[in-house]
Amino acid sequence: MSEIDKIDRKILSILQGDGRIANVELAERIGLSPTSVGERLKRLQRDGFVEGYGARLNPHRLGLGLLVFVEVLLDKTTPDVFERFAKAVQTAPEVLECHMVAGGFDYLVKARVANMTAYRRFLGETLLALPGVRETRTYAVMEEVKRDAPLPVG
Amino acid sequence: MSEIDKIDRKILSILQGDGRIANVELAERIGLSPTSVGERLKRLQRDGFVEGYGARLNPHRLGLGLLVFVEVLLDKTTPDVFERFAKAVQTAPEVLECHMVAGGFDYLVKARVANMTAYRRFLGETLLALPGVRETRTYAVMEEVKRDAPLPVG
DNA sequence: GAATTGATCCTTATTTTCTAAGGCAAATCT
DNA sequence: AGATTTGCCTTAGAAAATAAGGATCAATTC
Repeated sequence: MSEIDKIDRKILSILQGDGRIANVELAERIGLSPTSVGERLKRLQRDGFVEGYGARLNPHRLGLGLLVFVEVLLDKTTPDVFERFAKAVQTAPEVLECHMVAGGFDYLVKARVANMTAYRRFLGETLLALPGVRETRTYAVMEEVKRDAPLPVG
Repeated sequence: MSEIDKIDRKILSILQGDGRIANVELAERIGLSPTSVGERLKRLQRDGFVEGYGARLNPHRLGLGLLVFVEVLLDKTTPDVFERFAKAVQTAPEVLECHMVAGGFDYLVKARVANMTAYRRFLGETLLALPGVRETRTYAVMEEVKRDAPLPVG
């Protein structure tokens, strides 16, 4: 059900870099017929290797010039703080990622906003407004050295 | 040259969620002819709003079960430490993101590896092997609460 | 005020691509 | 050994992308 050979990996690798490549061209690059490659791709999607496709947008071009990471510590007094926090994070459009981590704090939040003013508002009205948030530490990104690199599949 | 109206935003929003949608269907959803939408999209690409397209792969399905964030502090004794670190990070396939931040440390690294064993190797052979790395703090992700949310364009 | 320019959208026709059907051969299972 | 499955192929019909040409409207120019 979920064997994955070298050809599959090559398909995934190419598709990760160019999700809109024509199946015909993909097949040429792989060295198989378009039908075969199409069947493989269908299987890779069915088996959950490919979750979808998306356009890569330029955040700066869209007025989202500030990237921040926020470490969040919660009050672990009530049992449902974690659930409530997780739920609230889902609905906040500024939050691109949120992970529960093991270590010195509880959650690491990655968010994009227009500027510092917008971040202040987000911090005050969204993050700190949540019940159970005890402490936050903000790290503003000065330079994006490596951004959204492809997964190492090949 | 770079005005962006409501229709453009809708195009970007849909395309961010489904990068492989047929232009015909996209046009239907927008309420314009396929040609018009195609022209708009071409412009959005030319003006740098769309940087490309990519398949979204499932990291766990590909054997990359462990997500880690690493805070890195550098020795700021020699002037080229930053450049060398930045360069080395580019070539490491495990590193998905790397940002220079303002605050308690210098770089925040996001990496994906198979498991803790693989992480130990990565830490020792890649990160700590770099000259100028004074200290690292590792945070292993226990739960991915929100993963790669779309940018808020609409 | 009239004409021109430019932007946005449309329809149509051609080319390209996708998809489904059917068949062949090698590997695997009974 | 025979049957089944798997992976690949070719081919043909359906669907989509692309390019050309033209209409409309707003803003600008003369």
